[in-house]
Amino acid sequence: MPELPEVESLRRSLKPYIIGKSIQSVIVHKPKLVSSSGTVRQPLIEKKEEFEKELKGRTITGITRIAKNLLIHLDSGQVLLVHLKMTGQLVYQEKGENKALGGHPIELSETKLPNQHSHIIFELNKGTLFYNDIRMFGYILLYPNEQSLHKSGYFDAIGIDPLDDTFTFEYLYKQINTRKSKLKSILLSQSIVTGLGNIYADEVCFRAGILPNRLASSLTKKEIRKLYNAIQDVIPIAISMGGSSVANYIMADGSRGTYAREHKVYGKAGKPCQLCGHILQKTIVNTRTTVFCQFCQK
DNA sequence: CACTAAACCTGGGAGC
DNA sequence: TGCTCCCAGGTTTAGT
Repeated sequence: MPELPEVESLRRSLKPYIIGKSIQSVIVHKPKLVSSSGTVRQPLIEKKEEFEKELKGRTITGITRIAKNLLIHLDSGQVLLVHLKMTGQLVYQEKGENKALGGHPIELSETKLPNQHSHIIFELNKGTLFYNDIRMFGYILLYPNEQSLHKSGYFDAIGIDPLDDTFTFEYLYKQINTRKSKLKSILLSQSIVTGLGNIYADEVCFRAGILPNRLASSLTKKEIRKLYNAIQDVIPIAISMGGSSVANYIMADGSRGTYAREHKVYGKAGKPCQLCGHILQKTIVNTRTTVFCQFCQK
């Protein structure tokens, strides 16, 4: 689910709640979410019991982000790698609190944590951190140290983060200019630009005035410049608004981001374009639903 | 190498 | 009310 602005907003919102806290105990209800399921991912801790035991007594010293992954650093040097995939949530709650998860009008009894989707629970010296995940695509992997994480190959195919200084126009120009796949494919590919997903790929294309299904190599330098500027504009603004809460995404305190109200095309097929009034079109690019304005985007 | 489809899962909404 | 079908913010893997 969450893209760069959502993961970054979650990171920032978690920070004051969990840094400096010690982990009293960990309960893993779904062992699958902390174990290996692929060839690239090779968490060093496979068993649920080991995962729980290894974390007990550790203190959380920091939380960082690489692409759409969160890294929770521990005083032992160990690193927890969290990927939320489509529906993962990290929510902090203190005793007596009652989070309105996702802001949906749901029964009071259902807002209590843990709920049936709280698959991993970290009991801290003050408060509790819940990992909730409806679809269970996400995971939390424990590595003995940062070096082993980077050596594992997990981040080998990772591109440049839009927030990084090294994300320059020249970089984007070269990446797009030399490829012949569709523009949206390139924006979605984490090995080129990290952090964009289906929402922001469409939003960025609209703001740049470029059709998402254009062949990348057909873009002019001027168009790539527009695209670069759109990425540089949209991402920080989305973060400042806490990201886009479309369905399940919430921050550490259970609150929703408000950037969805700024969306120009995502989720708006069939509605009039805010710029020209023509009806926004829907198509499939890269197996993903894609919304665009056939008049404002060339 | 480039692209597509399927797979991992559950749940909400639309339509009948 | 209930059933079926479609769709969903991500990413990997298998197949063409």
